[in-house]
Amino acid sequence: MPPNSSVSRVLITSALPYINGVKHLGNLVGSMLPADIYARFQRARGRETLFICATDEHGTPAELAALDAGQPVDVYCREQHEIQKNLGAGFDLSWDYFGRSSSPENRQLTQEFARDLWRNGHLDVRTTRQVYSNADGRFLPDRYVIGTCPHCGYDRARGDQCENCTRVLDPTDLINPRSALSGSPDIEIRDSAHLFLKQSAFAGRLRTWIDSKKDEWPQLVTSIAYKWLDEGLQDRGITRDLAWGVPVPDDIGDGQLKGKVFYVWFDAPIEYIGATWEWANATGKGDVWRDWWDEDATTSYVEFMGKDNVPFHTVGFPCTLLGVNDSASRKWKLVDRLKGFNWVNYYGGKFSTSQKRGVFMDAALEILPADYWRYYLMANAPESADSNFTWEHFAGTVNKDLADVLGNFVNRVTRFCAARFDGIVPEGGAYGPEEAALAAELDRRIAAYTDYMEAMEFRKSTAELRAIWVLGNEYLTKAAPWTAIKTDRDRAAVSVRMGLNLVRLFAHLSAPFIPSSAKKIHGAVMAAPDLIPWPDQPMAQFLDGLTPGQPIQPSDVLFAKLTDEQIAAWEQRFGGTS
RNA sequence: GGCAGCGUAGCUCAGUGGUAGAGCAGGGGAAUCAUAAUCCCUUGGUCGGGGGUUCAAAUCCCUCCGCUGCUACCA
Repeated sequence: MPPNSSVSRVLITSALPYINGVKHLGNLVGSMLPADIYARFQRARGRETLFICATDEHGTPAELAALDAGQPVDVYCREQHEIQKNLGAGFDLSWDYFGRSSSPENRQLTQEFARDLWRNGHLDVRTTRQVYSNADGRFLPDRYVIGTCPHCGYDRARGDQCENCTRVLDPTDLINPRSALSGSPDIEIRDSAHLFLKQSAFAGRLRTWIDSKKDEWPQLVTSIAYKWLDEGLQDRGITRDLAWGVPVPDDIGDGQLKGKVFYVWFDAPIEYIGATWEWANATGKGDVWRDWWDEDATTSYVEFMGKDNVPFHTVGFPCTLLGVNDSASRKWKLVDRLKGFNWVNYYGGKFSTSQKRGVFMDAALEILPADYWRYYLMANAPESADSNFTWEHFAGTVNKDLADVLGNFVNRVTRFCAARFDGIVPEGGAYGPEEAALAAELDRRIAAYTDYMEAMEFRKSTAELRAIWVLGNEYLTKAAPWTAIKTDRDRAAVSVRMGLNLVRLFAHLSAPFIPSSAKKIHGAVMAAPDLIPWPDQPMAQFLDGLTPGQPIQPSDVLFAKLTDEQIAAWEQRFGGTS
């Protein structure tokens, strides 16, 4: 459902990529990339848009990765943040701000939110039993304890679940338990006090809220949210025994929480707000950033994420905000529209960092420009089910859609114009019935395309976009200016002029998906504006946009075709086997 | 074990009660402006199996099978 007409601003957040290393294509397509495409679309439509992302930097894996790298954790995170920021830029992700969950802004907000929750009676202190490893000198999350599964005998079962028989476990169930870090069996159970968010008390309010969204959100999202509600919301620990994180303030919990930090899933979503504040501080916006998060503002707030993140965004974070809002003078906005994605698999299996299996953002950019990936990934986005990456499928899509249908269209029109009309937009003749029919068909298709984009249906959007490109080839084949020019120069001039206007149109319509190529395409017929707007006038008018007599700059090949040799080499390099 | 999603043409996927669809791949034709690129026509399916409801089922109900994920301290 599109935002209603009273909505003037769009706030977009992408799930925060975890700090621990370069992200793979599945991470990209599940959150950051669709968020970018939607942000570009909304900007092109003229809506005031704020697109926020950040690195999620706290938690056990960050500490362990830093340990592994032999770096202090803050130094490690600073370096990894820069790496991810640069890769985002390489993929043309148009963040208004790319923040850090370890920022001072987020620390302050997280502590304030916790104080409000404490004051409003939504937190309490409970003693839990945690595994402590003497050899590692730290508490271990359940899954960092390994041992023999009491059910199936698998000797490397994790403390939360046995990967072999899939049974849910408790670390104390394991036979011969040991630390997954050091392998040491010198572990013990210690009591540890932690803050709990009393989520159970929010079940009714959450269900009412989800009910109000269920017709609008993807079924993937609501079914996950309902599952949590139906099973009964449990109170959730929001602190951890770690060194790296937002410290629990002394005035919460009567001093029982000294030295503890907030759980990463408590502070990470707050960083959506924190990064907005970082953005304001970095760009001299003052306090206006707070308006973006007002509950009653005419702002549409849209979140993008992979399905693993859905419970935290439909239950955890909303609980935090509802609980804070109980005493807030300005109430915080909950998400209006939530787009969740499934996984992308690599030749039927998972992407794996440790096994160097699959394609990661840095390697992807080494071998091809961002637009190749952006288009392919969104055209095959895992919207209704997990999708599967293969090099053959990737190359087939790029070669057919981008090179043959779009790239070749731009090339054939501009080169014919250069060869037969001296590289200037031809004068003479007038649009007739064929051109009117084309404009009418384009009006229909662009309306459908626009609706799909508003609805964040990305596969359908790219299919419609492709169908629009095909209309260009159909028209040109029917009009056949290479034949007409032998007998009727004006008729040829009309169809070439139309072809060039179509080139400009395709740049406008393609820009959210392939921004860099769209600029090139636009530049072939007319200098491109910084922000290429979404066409909102009737096509009969838009397709008269180029001035006869103006020069064009025929493009070079826009999309090089991928060869069998390249595909074979990439399969070998990235471990792709069927 | 429980829960969720998925199962439709060779491949990737639309389609949620009313004559089974698209793109790619395959086959035939047209055209020669273009990256041998395009355009037109076309061959492919008892919609995972079985049972039921209905005038009518890919669609609703029951059951079974298969794949994937989640199962609250990984994020």
